[in-house]
Amino acid sequence: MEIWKEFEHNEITHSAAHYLMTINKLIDDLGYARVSDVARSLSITPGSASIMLKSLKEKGFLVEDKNRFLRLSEPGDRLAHSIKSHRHIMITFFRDVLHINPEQAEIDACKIEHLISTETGEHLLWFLQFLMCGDEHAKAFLERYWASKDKLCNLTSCPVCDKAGECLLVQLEPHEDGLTD
Amino acid sequence: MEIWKEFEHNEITHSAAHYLMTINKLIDDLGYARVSDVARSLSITPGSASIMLKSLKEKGFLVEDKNRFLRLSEPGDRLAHSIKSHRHIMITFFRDVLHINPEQAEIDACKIEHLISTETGEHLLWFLQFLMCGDEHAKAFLERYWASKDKLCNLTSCPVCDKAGECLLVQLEPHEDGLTD
DNA sequence: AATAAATGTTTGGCTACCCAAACTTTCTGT
DNA sequence: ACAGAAAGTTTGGGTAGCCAAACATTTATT
Repeated sequence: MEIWKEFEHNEITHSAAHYLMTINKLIDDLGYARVSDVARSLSITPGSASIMLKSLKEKGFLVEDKNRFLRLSEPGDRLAHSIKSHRHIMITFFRDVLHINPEQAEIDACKIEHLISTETGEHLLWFLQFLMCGDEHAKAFLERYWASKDKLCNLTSCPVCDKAGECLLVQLEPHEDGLTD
Repeated sequence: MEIWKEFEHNEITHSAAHYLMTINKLIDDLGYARVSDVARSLSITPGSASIMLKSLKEKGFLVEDKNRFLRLSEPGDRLAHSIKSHRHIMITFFRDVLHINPEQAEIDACKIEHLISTETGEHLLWFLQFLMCGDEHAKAFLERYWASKDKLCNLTSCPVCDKAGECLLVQLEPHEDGLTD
């Protein structure tokens, strides 16, 4: 399978992920979650919710008791938790490290939270932990990065090789005196 | 509009983005791009390609000459270039900074390349530029990060507050002695 | 020029997800 | 108990994108 077709092959769709997360949120906030509560919370019609929730039940992500109260199954809860974690990690990185405006950070994180792999989520978490847990080198790096950010944002030539003109992206290729790992 | 519904509201869909990028690639490689070339290159049927390419023409992202050769319009090319840039930035960050395995880095980058905002793409580029352009603090930070990564990966308690047990994610909340920006 | 091959388009069917509206079931208050 | 409200489901329609297969057109070969 070509890489670009992997886009359709995820553990769960964006929409379904939000159904699951909403059920947990409703149980936290209201104490229960029924079809109509989920529909209201997501601003979709009860008809759409009914169909999607039926399919999520059939897939084993949630269960319904005799009184039509919904709750997540163990796999459903694991999935919802994983996606919430990814969102939290992405928002933190975008907002607190990159200094992207918080609204945009939330939007971008929400779009990709269900798409990034467990591996990428974990590595990002470790990276953030190191960045934010008081290590002197991390502190110094971040301070210097933020301080030089405004200058960097206006760069039209590479700060290392000083070549101008071309797309700034070429600067991501390793330089002789840069870090190549 | 709630944030979660923004997922559907992008400049271009994942599929359409790859049609555009494929046309540029074909013109580079073959010198031209026709409907069937695009279909072959993307491993989809000519029928599907015909329909999608018609809609991309109608949207003004590409043009077709009298001999049915396709090329991107200015807006189409701008979009394709932006998405390729995002992919390049994400792959570089995932692979060369986070040390995610290259295949997974490519898959994840491909899934999100068309979803991240211009703002997020730019900030990530600046971050990478600072990380990779030879600054001493960046070098020291990366070396120390990579060196401590194995230890960090196995953490079950926070290296700052030393609290164990809970989800590691809580460690992303700012600590008293950590960096809070 | 005539046939064969390559190319392009249309049609009907599928999945996913949404809406509106009709319909059914269950709960609630008098 | 029974009417009305609330909750849940079904049906028909729409978008996006894929496939298979039939059909139409264009290009190439003899």
